[in-house]
Amino acid sequence: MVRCEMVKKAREIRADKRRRQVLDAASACFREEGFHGASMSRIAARAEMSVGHIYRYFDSKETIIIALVQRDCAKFDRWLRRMISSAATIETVIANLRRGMPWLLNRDRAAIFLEMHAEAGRNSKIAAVLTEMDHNLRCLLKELIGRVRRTSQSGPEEVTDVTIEVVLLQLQGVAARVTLNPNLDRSVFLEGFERVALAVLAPEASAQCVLKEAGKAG
Amino acid sequence: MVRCEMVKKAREIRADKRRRQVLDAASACFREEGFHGASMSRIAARAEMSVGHIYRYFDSKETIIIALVQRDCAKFDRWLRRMISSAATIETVIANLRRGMPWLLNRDRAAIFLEMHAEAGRNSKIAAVLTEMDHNLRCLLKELIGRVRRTSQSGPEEVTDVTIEVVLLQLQGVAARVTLNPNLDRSVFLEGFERVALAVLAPEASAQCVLKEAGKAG
DNA sequence: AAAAAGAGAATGATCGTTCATTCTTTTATG
DNA sequence: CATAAAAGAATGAACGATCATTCTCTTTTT
Repeated sequence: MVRCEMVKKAREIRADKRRRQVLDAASACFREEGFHGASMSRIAARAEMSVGHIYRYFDSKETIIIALVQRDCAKFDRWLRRMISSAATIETVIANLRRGMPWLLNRDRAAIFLEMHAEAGRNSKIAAVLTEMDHNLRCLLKELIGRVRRTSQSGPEEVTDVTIEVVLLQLQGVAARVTLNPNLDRSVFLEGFERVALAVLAPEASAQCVLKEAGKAG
Repeated sequence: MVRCEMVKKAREIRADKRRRQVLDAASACFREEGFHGASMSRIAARAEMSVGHIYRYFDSKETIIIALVQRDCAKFDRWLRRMISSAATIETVIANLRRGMPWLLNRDRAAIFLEMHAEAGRNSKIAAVLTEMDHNLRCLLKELIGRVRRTSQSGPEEVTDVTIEVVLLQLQGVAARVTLNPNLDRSVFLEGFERVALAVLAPEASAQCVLKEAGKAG
């Protein structure tokens, strides 16, 4: 029966919508109260469905947390890809960074990021999800830095672990910094990032830049 | 009465010891289960005292958390002071960093650090403690960077917010990186730190360094 | 004997999860 | 096309466990 298939599909769509509803509500609750502080009943209330019904879509609270971590990781992955996918020159990377900065500096994002990583320290399933994302990030960055260096004929061909680690430290430190210093001017972060990007992507230009700054006051 | 005074003092010492007992136990529990995951009964068991007795020394669970955050902040402050207090040259700073790195890379430390910052996003009292520490850190770093730059006659006199923010991003990113990538070689972190320290403390030397690396492969 | 230290059961709230039940939609049958 | 039966969606009360906190009681010290 054709009709049967259509109904099945419609059901799946609705189920997906329901799942998303739960995840959105959970995300808001977790942001306000943390993974363990938030309760299923409050999540249910926010998702506008009954407690028991959530268990049709998720086996447990932990399953919700993991699904949410995966979704957020995917978002971060997409963000980084947008930042670098079509970038071949340093200027493009910095311009992209300028546009993408608000998302990275978002306080809610930072809060859940910290929660995720804190939980990863004690839940190996969550750690596994994050570790996989970390691997993807490293690959993406390696590819980008190599590409930009090649096209701009600047810096060594081989991108070392140290270089990538420095960039990642910078990216992931943001969450803690934003939480600690929420009223710090965004342009400070942006300039810091530009400086690091320059140092990594175009060592010569960066060298001249710091030298100039040094000469200015020394 | 002289005796009375002595007894009073002895009592205080014992009370302090008790308090420390609770904090140590709480620290271990929080590390394993998070602030909200850990229970008073398990903390009490670990501290080897009854649940009710803990409430003689702390008003509530939140008070314990705050005291612990303060203690950890003080530890971090001492660590940074040890790193930089007597350092006047770049070489000393890097040597200190090499010695101090294991403490910074400690997984348990990183886990509680993340927990603290995640909690700060929803508990303003904890946020206040961390913000104060942040301010101290910034002052310390500003003083250090200025001092080293002066003695080595390298880099601009004025230490900008951007420079400090870059260093702090690096320092605080470590917690997330260690959690995500626990089996990464420590030397990678150390080298990354050295690179950033060089770039911040001795722009000229750093510039030559990157240029050399660039020349090697380009 | 007075005071402080310590223990642990009691309290009421809340937790994650399950369960019996009721609506609502789909399918099969006349 | 209408309607009975089956399936799916949704509810919220009930469960046992555990939570942070308090209270009463005993032991130890002064």
